[in-house]
Amino acid sequence: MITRNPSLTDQVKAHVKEQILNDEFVGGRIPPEATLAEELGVSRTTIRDALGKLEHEGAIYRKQGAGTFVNEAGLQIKSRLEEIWSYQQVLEDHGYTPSVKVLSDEIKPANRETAEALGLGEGDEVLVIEKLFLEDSTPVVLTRNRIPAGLLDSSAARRDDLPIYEYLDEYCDKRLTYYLSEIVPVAFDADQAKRLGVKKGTVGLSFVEVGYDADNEPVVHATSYFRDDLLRFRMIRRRTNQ
Amino acid sequence: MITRNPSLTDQVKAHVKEQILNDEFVGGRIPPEATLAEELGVSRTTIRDALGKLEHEGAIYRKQGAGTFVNEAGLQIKSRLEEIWSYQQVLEDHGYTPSVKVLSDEIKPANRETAEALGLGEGDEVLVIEKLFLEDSTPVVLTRNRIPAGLLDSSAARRDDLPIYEYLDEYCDKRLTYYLSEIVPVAFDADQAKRLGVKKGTVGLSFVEVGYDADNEPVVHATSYFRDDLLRFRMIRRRTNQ
DNA sequence: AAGTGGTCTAGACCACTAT
DNA sequence: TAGTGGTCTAGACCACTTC
Repeated sequence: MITRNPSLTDQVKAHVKEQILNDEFVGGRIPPEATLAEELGVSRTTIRDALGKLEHEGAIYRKQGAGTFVNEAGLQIKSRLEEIWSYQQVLEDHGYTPSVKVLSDEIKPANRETAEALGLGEGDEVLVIEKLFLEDSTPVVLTRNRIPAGLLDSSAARRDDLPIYEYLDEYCDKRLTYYLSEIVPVAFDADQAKRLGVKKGTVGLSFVEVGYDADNEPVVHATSYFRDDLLRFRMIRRRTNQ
Repeated sequence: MITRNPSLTDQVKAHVKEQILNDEFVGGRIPPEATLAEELGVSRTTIRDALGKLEHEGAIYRKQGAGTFVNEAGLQIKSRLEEIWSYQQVLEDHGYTPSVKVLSDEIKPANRETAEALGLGEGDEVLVIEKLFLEDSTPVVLTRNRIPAGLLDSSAARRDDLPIYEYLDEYCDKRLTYYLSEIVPVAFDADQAKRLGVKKGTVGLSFVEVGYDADNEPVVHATSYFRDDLLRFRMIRRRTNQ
């Protein structure tokens, strides 16, 4: 029954998470770590790692000396900004029926901003993929991803509608591990407004970000625009030690 | 020399962080965990916890089987969105000379939104503090904090210019542990624009958030407005399992 | 094959909360 | 004072990268 991969920690995490969602902890109180360890036949370290992840994602909170509890407020958050990867998934989480439309897909010389972001020379070729994410027929997210052309393998046909991390995995053999993101408020220009189906000058949010692979090399320069009336982002901001 | 509090882990973290900033690791390569453990006379677990924190804040990255390395890109981020607590500190980190101006400070009945956020009845009293943060004489951040009046102690004079988490600590005996935040792009209205010294309709960013204490009780409803031309927020978005 | 980070164990003691 | 989470140790073995 107990196997590795997923790790014991992740199995424990999933197990506890499920019990939380099923409201199985009376009074929102989660059993002591020692009890969980004994019940599940794993060490307390494994329990602590699992609870630590759940705490980090806002599902529980812990209070030294008192116990571990379900975090009702934290559970409400559908998509946390720090861990969003597929806009299709985000839209699904918001109860939408998402679809993707590839607007364009061409190899072009990098502009200065992209070249700098990806550590290329200005004019080096990049693949630019523009996509629109819709719920039913309403556009919600507009994205532009730029990938160094040199990373592409020799596949004949590429599915441009894949989430960008899957695309990088599939056709570049690169695993996207994190983004450095900048959050920028914008008033949509005529072109963006038209694509997103709103009036020119409408206020929205955008991310400007660089994605890195396991070797910490930049592999994608991404810009995304969101319709604020249809998609709101939330996050947990925690205190650090000073 | 070695003492508790700060914890061993935090001491190790600070030690390694300092060496990173002093560029003491040739080729950006950080010694193996076992080596660090022996050198510093602590267990490998302690080393791993410290490196885990540094990895989380983007100072280093690790690659299984290969090693641990300095993350040059991650080190560039001055203020990470997930861990911002004092706007004065943020402005200092950006090289500004910050100051605070308390615009107003009065006890009023809560409006519907605040009452809901703080779990109060509509009309229950809250202390509303409005502040403006400036660099030199240029306004950058406008904030409005609402605290349930019932939490206030009987202090005669309160320093309204304190960071809100210090205020809560000092006058409410509550420790703010985290915020649930919503990121909202806005076009400033006439009043906001005037206070921030920009034209009406200028686009900016705002946070709408609820702060919770150690018992997971809401203690503050905060709204903040930022001048995007003077302050940009960055964050690290990491892949989660799945 | 050697070296590195990743997972897991069993156990000790500390710090804090509740009663 | 009993019970809980927080820190730390010493050690084992696994998964992966590099040579």
